[in-house]
Amino acid sequence: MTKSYDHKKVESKWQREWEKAEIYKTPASPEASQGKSKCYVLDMFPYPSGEGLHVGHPKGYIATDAYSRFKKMSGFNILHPMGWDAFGLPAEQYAIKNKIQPQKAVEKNVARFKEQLSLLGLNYDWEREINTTDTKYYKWTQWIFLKLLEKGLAYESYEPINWCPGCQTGLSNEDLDGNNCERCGSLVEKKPMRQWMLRITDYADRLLADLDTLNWPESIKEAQRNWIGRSEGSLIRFRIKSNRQKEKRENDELEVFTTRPDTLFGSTYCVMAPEHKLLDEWKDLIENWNEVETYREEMKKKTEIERTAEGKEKTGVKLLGITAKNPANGEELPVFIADYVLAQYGTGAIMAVPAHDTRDYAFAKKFELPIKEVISGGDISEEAYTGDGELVNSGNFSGMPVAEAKKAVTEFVGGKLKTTYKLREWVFSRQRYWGEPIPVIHCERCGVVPVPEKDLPVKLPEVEFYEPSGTGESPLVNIHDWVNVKCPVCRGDAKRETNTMPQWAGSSWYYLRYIDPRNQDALVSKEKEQYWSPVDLYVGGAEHATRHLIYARFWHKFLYDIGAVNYLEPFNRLQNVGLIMAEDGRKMSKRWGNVINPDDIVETYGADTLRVYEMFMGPFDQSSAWSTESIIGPRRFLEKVWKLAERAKRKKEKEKSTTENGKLETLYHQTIKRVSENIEDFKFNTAISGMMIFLNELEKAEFASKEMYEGFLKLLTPFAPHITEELWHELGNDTFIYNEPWPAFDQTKIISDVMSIVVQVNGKMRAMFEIGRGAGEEEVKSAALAIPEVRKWVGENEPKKVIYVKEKLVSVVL
RNA sequence: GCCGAGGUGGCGAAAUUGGUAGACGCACUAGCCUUAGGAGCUAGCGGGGCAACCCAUGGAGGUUCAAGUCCUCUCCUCGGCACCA
Repeated sequence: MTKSYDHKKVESKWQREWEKAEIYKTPASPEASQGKSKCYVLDMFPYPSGEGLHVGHPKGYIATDAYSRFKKMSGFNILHPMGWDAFGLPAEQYAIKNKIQPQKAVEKNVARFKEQLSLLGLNYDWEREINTTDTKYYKWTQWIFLKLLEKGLAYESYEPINWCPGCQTGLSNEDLDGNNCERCGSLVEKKPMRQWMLRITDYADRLLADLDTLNWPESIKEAQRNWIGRSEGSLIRFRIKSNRQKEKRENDELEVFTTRPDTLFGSTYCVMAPEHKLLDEWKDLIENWNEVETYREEMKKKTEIERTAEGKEKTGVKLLGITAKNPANGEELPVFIADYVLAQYGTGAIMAVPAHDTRDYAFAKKFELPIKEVISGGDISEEAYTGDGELVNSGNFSGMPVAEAKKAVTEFVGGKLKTTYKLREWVFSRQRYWGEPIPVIHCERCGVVPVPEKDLPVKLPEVEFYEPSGTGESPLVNIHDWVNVKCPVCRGDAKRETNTMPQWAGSSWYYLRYIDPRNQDALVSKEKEQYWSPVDLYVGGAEHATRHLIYARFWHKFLYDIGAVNYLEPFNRLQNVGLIMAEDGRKMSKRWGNVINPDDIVETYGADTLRVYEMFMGPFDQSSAWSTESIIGPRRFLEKVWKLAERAKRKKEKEKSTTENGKLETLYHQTIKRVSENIEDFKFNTAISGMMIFLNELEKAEFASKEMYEGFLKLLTPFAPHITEELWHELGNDTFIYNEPWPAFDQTKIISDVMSIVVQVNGKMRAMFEIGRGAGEEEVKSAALAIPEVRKWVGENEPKKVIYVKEKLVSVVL
């Protein structure tokens, strides 16, 4: 083998061979699994954009490829599929811009993506490819919706929702970035309109609690906890007293939510959100109704952003003519409306405790309301004290610690303990063309009628114009022969629902479809689900923390509840992939002209080099900047691998018996251990550096046992499958290296027979020496003290103390 | 404001979890080789110092024979949530 490393030849050759031999085919069914354990490795499937891949995209795919190759060789049955998340606005906008049908655009982009991915030699089983826009796929997305509807978890609502004027559609809370549309950046408006909603909040407690069972990055779990926003508090009722109509309105009450019932004695006023429903009922009781109305109108006009900016000067209006009676001490408190209280959270009303809440404090200062200390420990003349302490000025409760008082005070006033969440219901309809039709029919007589299961899928009609209607309705309203149907119940005239599902629908269950991709009789067959579920390893971007990853968990739990799946959580382990930035440190984007195309890198350096480089760049979950300059390192590494194959082939026998050989063998076994553990832990950068160290030693050693070299090729093959396959065959093997067992390390050989002992004098490293492994403590200590370097520091003095750390170090204290 | 992840050479980063700080790689310097460029090979490469040595993991203290790692305080960067009672 005198030829030099020609990556193009090697890579295209083996990609052809692998395809021919179908080595990446998933074992067909559980019966074929031969009792082996399974490992389901999943990438977050991409949205096939028109721009193609840049070098950042494949990073996660390379990692799952390497990981699944490692698991396969370690004896697992692997499921490692790929597909396309192709519904949604970007595809639609691309289609509008390029004047082609969305379905055509998707086909074209998918073909391009696949072509680019295939250059990398990934071990996907393409027979299981799925596409969310495929009618055979979205039939089941619609089926899940019908189940949600059946169980009362999908419902119509007319509440004001977030409307993006740019995208011309309603959005869910999760689709917002602050008060802007996450996609286009437009400031969203509140718009009352008919919407389909999903009751995700019914699952809030389970979504929160089960996070603890997951092997996910702490940051993602924490982001979900924040998003769900659980807080425990109490509901407390304040009796309303009015100057007018005393007799008639005795039962008026204001219920507030508070997490600090212990501070009830310090409440000096109450505040209601301007949108609070009771206000209209109290119209007759409120003496300054005009003023109140004016304030409410003003608030309606303001955007969310203006209203919720923190640190904003507090505004509000006192309701004249009514008071609220503090149930703890009978004090009559003024009631305000103010926009710092949010209608959607809690009960939309609060008891204000200015002494112990910073917002109430600011409001009380401005409106010159009394500030009454009821928790000791702060200085309320300066600022609100929100910390822990003991109750004061609280009747019989004075002296009680805060934690205990929460429950006691609540009970005392007949309140209820209550848990609230920040999570809001999922706004599930979009007024756009390119999404799954919501499978519902509106009948004048029967109301909302679900499309019968047997009529699924409700196919998206082909249309000429799919631009948004501009009226807030989906463009589908104009497709009369699609919209007008007979009611499945009464056979009368009826209309189809024209809203479509959000982009997130298809991706909320796709991991199940890969298990049983062509099943037309069920979402997924029981036995297959039993074998392959749940996903063992899921890899993707952290940007999905509070969108896709919450929705998918919600749907999965629902599917569990209706008996469709066997596991409580869909993704056992999650790994975040860190972004690859451009060389200029910005995000890679056409806009900045800093995009690196993987095709070019593969052409110049080869797929294996690209793969090794991306895994070597740094910690996997960390973002780092691309550097074409640095890619030469991995390329040199592979060339060295290539070069040394020749030697391994030539020298069939071990040139034996030197201690050098023993050292190399020790390193070899250490390397197997290290690489195996590092791949399992997703520490690919150190796995590769470990292989580089071994290769450097192998080169220096001037001999190489074929066995050791072949073992090394196996360690490398998850990262560089083409070159290792070539060399594996070059050495006379005729199997695929992918089907070979992963090398095992020998624990006894990991430990070399000499120990390297470090000697410290007064905490500073002064010398190092080697001594046989058998040496005992005293032997090592005296050997250490005999070293001239050490004696120089110790001198004539008798050491105060000599510490021996087994097999590691001697520390001499003077 | 609350929560989370971080801060180590010119650069990307390692550090067996308290035990040689900077492995591995890039860049750089010198030499060899080459008609030359490139590639390759050899050596060097945190700072100071001729050297012996000294200093150095954002900063300040502390615990310890020994601290990048543990504790207290503090500064900065990135990410999530945020008038959520």
